[in-house]
Amino acid sequence: MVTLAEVARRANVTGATVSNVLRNPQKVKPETVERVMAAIRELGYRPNLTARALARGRTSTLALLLSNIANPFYPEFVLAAEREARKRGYFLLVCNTDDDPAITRAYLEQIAGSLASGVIVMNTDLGEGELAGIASKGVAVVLCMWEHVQASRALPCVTTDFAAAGALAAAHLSGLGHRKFGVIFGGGSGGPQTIRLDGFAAALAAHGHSEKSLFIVRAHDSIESGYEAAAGLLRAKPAMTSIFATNDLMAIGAMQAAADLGKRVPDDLSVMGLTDIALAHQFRPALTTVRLPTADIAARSVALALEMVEGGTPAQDVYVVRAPELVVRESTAPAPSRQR
Amino acid sequence: MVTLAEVARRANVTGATVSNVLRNPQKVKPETVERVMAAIRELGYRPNLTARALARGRTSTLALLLSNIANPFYPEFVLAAEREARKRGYFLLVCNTDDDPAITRAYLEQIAGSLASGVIVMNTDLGEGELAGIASKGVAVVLCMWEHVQASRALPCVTTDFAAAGALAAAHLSGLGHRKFGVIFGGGSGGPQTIRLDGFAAALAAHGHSEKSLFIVRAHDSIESGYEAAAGLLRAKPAMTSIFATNDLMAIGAMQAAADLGKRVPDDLSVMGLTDIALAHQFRPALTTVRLPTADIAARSVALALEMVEGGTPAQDVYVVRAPELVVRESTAPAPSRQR
DNA sequence: GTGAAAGCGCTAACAG
DNA sequence: CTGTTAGCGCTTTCAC
Repeated sequence: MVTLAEVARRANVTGATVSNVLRNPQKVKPETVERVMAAIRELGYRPNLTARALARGRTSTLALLLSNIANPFYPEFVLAAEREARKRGYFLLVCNTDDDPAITRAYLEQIAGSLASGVIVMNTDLGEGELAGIASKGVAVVLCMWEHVQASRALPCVTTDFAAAGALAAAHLSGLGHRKFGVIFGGGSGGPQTIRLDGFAAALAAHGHSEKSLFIVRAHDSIESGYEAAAGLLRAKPAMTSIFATNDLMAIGAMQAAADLGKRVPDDLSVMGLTDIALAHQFRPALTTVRLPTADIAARSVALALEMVEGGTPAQDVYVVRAPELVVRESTAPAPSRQR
Repeated sequence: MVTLAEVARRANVTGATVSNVLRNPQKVKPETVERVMAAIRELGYRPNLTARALARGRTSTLALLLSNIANPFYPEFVLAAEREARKRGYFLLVCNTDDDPAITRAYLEQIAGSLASGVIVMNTDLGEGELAGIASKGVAVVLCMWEHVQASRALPCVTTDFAAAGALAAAHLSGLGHRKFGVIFGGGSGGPQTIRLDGFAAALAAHGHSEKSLFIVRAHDSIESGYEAAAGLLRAKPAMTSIFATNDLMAIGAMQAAADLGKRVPDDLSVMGLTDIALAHQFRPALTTVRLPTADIAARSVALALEMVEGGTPAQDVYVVRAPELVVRESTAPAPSRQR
């Protein structure tokens, strides 16, 4: 391995100068810069990031804590996060917690303040208090996509307007003439997707629908769970003409349940999701959904974490990234006219 | 940040002893171990992995180079790889190369031998020669899922039997009575999926089918590309009764193309994929495919990389992980009897 | 503008 | 068994 010292020797300067050439070239005489650069090139020198990290007291990696990368939402997020990190010269450590608080803690303890100088926490069963404890050890911690905005937030949070997303779904379904709304209400670790549901329900009320037109079932974020929930819903309320799932995976499961029960989507039943993961447009019928600005949130989270790492203090507690938007595809249609 | 030295002071020993307690407790008197452990607990000491890495000349991270984590194959791989790494006390850096050799090189240069002590390379436009150059700098490089087994491999490679996978598909389709075989032949960076195709074609020949019963179109690994390829194929050869895609994503695209062209799957057309990603069973009709031992390969790759990092020399050049297996689902059926 | 020197926190011989 | 002593490769004042 070629070290700084070897480069220095070859360029007839000391390590300090080489270091300066690499970091503050303007502080070094152009001639010297040239000579050092030449030595670097000739020797094929690459700075050792570990040594640099130790000396500067700060690594060039960021950790991303998520429950399980096999959930198709995360890869989309990770892709965007990694690009932003790379653009800024940082690397991304992907940490699956499997929704296990013990794993989460282990990761946090090992990584925080030693391997990664910043951590983006996407959801977890850990309380904010515990996370704040980690943050107080000098790691930049940013919460991401948290649904439960609390009054006095200890940690900065990057998220989007989940209530507006729910409201968009409600407006669309209501506008199509639906009168009965099945809701598959999901959630994983990090808690239930309450805000999406509240936004949906509130918008429905604003459109003049009574609470009685809503039929809510609980599920968790997977196709299978959405399938079960929808099947139960459709059996219990065969007159249902629309289903809104607080998550695309569950919506896809709902479409499959409808098919298996002989209901055509969207002719007999409209189905909507929320998030707009890639699957939403890949499935047939393509899913009408509310798109969350996933990539923007990812980039913003990384950017915020890095600002904090590099000494900044977050200007706000909560960063709300761009509004969600309705994406109409094939799974929703006007409510079927009543049979007489 | 609590350091080793502080723990040492508190336990009335020197840093070396604390270090030993952490690494070779059997070399330290039980009493002292106790005392040190107590100090560690009281102080909430966590070893600084960066400092440790610098001192040992080896980090506790592994890098995984892949083209794009949004391709649904990768998250499944990453999940398994991360678990294996974590089990062994290592962390996983996920590096998207976006199929860009420049990004790949940049990652390799920055990471290899400084940030990560091992690199798993999943596919790339870089030649083995270039990778071997990196490896010679003291990083453990393992190739993973490479299809092109070369005689004199410079780097160890973990893979599976792709030819057998293709053969399994051929046997299944042939066994169902099909006589015309459309093949969507894919590939991304890392080259075309030649071996899968060869295995398929050879098995077909062995089952007595002439070369003329094969209709091959080229595509790349995505639903969209599979759709286009299948649409072209079905328009050119309307009598086609089966399609084998060398990759599940393309197979899914093929099923969608069939539907759009009014062909029922599997009644009119049987479609098969290869890999068995999660989407294969999530789609309807569920895709018949050949399952690759993805998780095993991931775990084995990580294990091999770590053995090398920890000083071992790979015993073999190529590690072939468990045989692929046929997974029959809903997208294949006996060939429709000929109309007269 | 450049060099000398003192670490960053930990590991690894080697002594004792 | 435990302590001493050098570093690992780089950054960073502070002199010159």
